[in-house]
Amino acid sequence: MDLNELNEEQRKAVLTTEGPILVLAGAGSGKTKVLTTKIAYLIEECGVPPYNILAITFTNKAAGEMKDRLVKLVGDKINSAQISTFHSFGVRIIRENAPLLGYTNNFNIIDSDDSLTVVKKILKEMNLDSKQFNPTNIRNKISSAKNEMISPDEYEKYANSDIEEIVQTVYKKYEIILSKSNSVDFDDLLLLPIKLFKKYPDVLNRYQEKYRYILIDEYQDTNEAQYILTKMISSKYKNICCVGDNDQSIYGFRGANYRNILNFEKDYKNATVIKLEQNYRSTTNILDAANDVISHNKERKDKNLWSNKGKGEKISYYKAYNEKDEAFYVVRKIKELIKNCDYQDIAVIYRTNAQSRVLEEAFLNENIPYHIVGGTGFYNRKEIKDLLAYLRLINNTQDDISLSRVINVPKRGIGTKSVLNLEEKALKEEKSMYEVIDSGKEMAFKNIIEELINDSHDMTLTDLVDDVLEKSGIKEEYISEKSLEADIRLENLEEFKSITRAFEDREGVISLNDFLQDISLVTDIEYKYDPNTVNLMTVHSVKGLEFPYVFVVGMEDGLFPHINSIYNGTLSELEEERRLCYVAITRAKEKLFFVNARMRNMFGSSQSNQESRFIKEIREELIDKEFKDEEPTKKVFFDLDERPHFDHSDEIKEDVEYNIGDNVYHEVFGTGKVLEVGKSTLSIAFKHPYGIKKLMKNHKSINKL
DNA sequence: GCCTAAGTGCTTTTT
DNA sequence: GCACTTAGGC
Repeated sequence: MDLNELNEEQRKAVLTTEGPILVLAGAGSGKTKVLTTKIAYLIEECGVPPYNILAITFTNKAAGEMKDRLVKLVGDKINSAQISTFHSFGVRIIRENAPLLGYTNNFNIIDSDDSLTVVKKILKEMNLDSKQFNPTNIRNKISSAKNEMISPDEYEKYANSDIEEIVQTVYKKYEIILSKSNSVDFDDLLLLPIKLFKKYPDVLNRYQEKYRYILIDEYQDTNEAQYILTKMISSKYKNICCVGDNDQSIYGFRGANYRNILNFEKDYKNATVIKLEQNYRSTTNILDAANDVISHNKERKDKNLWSNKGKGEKISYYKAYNEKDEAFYVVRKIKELIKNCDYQDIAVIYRTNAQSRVLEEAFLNENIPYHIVGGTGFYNRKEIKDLLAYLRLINNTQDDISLSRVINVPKRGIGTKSVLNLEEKALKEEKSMYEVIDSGKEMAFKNIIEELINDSHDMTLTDLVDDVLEKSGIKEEYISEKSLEADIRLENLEEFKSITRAFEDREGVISLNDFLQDISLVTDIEYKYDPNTVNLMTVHSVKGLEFPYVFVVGMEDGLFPHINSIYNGTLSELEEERRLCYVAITRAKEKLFFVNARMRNMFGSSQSNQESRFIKEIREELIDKEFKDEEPTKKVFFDLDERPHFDHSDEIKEDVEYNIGDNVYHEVFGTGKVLEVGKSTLSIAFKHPYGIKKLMKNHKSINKL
């Protein structure tokens, strides 16, 4: 194996195969390369069987990429190694030991939305006003408790206020509802394996023997449960390699504890610590800016990240008039950049998902192909969640949560009262809601499910989806609605079948159970976009990625850093925002753009923000201001707001009449349907990306079909 | 039980 | 500016 491409420290990290090792890897220092090379080295040079390797990444995407790279290095045998997220790994362990944990194999995994539904339901039962007791807040508290491995009973010790006592009660009920439904939530995926290992040392021993070599990526983002789980499995052979960067810890809000990385040497005796400080990604101007910002954090280990890529260009900084101007600045710059690069070389990143909308509109109107990474997408749509609930119920009739969701979808005259009755009956008889159905309209529903269960035994997954859509009446409901909204829903359901089909092509015959458990951990589908698109995403989603050109928009106090971290936050929250900024800056290889707006529409009203304090933390000579400091007068501002930023006079088609329902074709974004006709805009629904997009009317790139 | 209209409160970030 | 909740009429 050729290790000559690695620098001395990287090589040391690869060659140190035995014992605990911590790799402190600064941004862009080649940690992914180290991890993949190390795994390949273990297999090829040390003769470690792939099934003895456990590699944990932070996202499914990162796991996929690591596998792809390793297939190229060592071939298909890598498939017997366990390379996945903590959560997928947890699913695997639970599946292999479900009965020991009191679950059947077809347990259901509920997402955070479903958790919230359960919490809301409990609050309602307890006659508590959801305004006074915020359900999201309570769910988060339960989640944190679980992540810190505090059981409902133990929670009593922590319950000092009225609200916390309520949280405890809700937590108790929540756990009962879940286990009764044979369901687990995301937190359980980590908790249950720990419980299992504590209770059954022989089972733990089996996994310790199996996973003799453990590698954890993004160690700074592990929470208490992940930390314990790692420690348990590695405690026998102690061949554990953790890679991370405490300056890039950005999931504190989710219980991540970056001290795990700082305490590594205490936790693992005789640990080898390796620092990767050479950055191979960015120019020094970009790196200096990143260092300037992060050096303002008090709670950190100092490190010296350097690069030999030369100074490069300064950071461009544009202060826009408002958020539209901000978006059009980005568009303008992209049009210049694109003369010498591809769209995929460019990323636009922001603090909150809500900021993507204005950018989307600008991109659509200016024909810039884009792709929004992450965010709420396909699986969050009502029609998809309904379909999934049907499939879950077919797979596991104990699933009260799914049953409650779809027993009246489409409308069957089963209202909240009837559902409540079912719940009470089920509780009294200690059965599932499904089991206690024995008459009335509910029985008709049960018969449909019975039929579907029967069908499911000798049907492919894709055919079963069709079957569900038919027999449930969902399909008919949407067809008869004849609205464009319903058409989009139907198309999305069709799209779902292409997912199941792809699944079947890849995995062969697959059980409903396998499919559901796999899909629960996927947050969004990989659409087959033209790969040559600009990437739009949050700072959280961009972690681990790099682009030659990076725009960071919304660089304003109150947005980035986020308002909550400034006012009701603690120092540590502001420091996390700063780390976020550090992550954002260090994504750029060649050129970085900061953009912000003097005025911004938030919640419908205009608001003016100060420039982000993070910009002020960067020495001036690194920044190139592309604006004049003085405030524009109100009059100028108003005109600018209305002013078209690009001259489209040669692109406007005369005399084209658009009507609602027209099919249209857009040169860059494909086919869509007109939903709404405004004075100067059309609302068009595109299949990809699903949903409604506003475009300029009579635009050259829109063609009636 | 269902539908509509008006009202409200909200947004951080995600496996 | 939107998504979700609630009240009131059918």
